[in-house]
Amino acid sequence: MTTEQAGTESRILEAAKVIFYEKGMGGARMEEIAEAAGINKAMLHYYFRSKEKLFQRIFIEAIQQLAPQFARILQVDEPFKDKLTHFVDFYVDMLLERPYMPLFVLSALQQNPDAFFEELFSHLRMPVQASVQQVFTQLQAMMDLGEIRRMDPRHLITNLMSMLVFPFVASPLITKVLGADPDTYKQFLLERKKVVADFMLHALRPE
Amino acid sequence: MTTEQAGTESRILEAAKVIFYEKGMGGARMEEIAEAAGINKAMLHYYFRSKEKLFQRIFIEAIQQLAPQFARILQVDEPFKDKLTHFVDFYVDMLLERPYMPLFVLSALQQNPDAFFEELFSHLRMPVQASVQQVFTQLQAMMDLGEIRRMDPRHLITNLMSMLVFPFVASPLITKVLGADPDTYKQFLLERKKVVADFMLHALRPE
DNA sequence: ACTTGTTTTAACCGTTTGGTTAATTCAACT
DNA sequence: AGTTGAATTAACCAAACGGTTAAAACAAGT
Repeated sequence: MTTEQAGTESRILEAAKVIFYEKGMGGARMEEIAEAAGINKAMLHYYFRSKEKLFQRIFIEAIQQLAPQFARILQVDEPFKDKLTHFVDFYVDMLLERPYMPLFVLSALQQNPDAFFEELFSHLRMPVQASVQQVFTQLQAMMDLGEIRRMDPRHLITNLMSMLVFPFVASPLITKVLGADPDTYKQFLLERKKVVADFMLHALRPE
Repeated sequence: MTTEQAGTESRILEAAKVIFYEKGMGGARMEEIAEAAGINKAMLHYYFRSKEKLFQRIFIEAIQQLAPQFARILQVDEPFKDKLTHFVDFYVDMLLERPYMPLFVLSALQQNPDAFFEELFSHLRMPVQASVQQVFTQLQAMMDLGEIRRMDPRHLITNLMSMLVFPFVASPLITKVLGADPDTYKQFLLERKKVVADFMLHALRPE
């Protein structure tokens, strides 16, 4: 029933992802995306009605992958140290495969009017907030048991996510400041698995 | 010799800053900037020849203010704890006055071709790299003395800067995840002065 | 062979964009 | 009053933009 060789739609999505990640909603040009996908500009509007629709599609996919899936790792019954290590490993690996995603999402969130995103967020705000609350509760429990030092769980998670995500968001800057080449910097990012886990554990060990 | 009431040039710069910060180079429109500055669109090209020139001007100013001025704080001869506290206080206060600057700079860095920025960076790359090296040396010295735990200084500084800057870069996201309103979030950011300093000190205390 | 519904193309359209031009206003000096 | 050089405006321009249209190509069923 379809001509559609090698998945025109998915080729469009791949091309759009690359260009939107690189230039954002404002900087991306529809014709550029079409060309990168090896098709006509009109085809874009045939598959996705407008630039905004196409952008939304890319954005939703991105934010769903970035939303930390605490849930999975939390379920496993293991010591805090192991949970932390597993989460850090998992998250750094995921970011290494999608290094441009965080900055893309954060830029989009700031550049677009609220109303636009309120709807998109409804898909995952509740689950995310719920799973964050779950993490908070678990952390409180461990503080009560004296396993980790007492501190505001919001700041604890913020510290963790900052140290994990920021080096990806700021990679061009940090690369230049450190005078590193791309390979060295990738190595640096890999090292952060161990570094961040250790740093957290040291910061949280009871006094 | 001039008509120029109340500094047309500076009014343009103010307007351009607001709009570029909000929408980036791609999303900003020259007429929008002109209107925000209360002038004609042609005036923009009279004062700054092109959109790119205007953008560069804003960008340079931003990156110069963001480049952490370790130098000043390092000179003072005081214990590590105090140096850290002073730097964190200083940097958070500065970011609170310019909350949109970091994301603006990081987006610009990724969206623009390298050649464009190589030139801009030449103004401050050397001093920044030098002052970072100075920090590394000081940190090494303190590790040798056993004042702080031994770890890669690059990761140490990355952790510090991540925890400081990321909550500003990700403010729309974190605000939503925490279910906070803008005022609550500003309070949260203020709290980070103490939180980040404490967190660093705990993470770095010798075993 | 004919119909039907989907996929693809080329050409086109109205609007917006960054940028220019030529003429005007203005302030200061002579 | 006239000159000069900078500040300002309105009108304009070509290019780029997102999006549309009408017609063609294609695949599948009958």
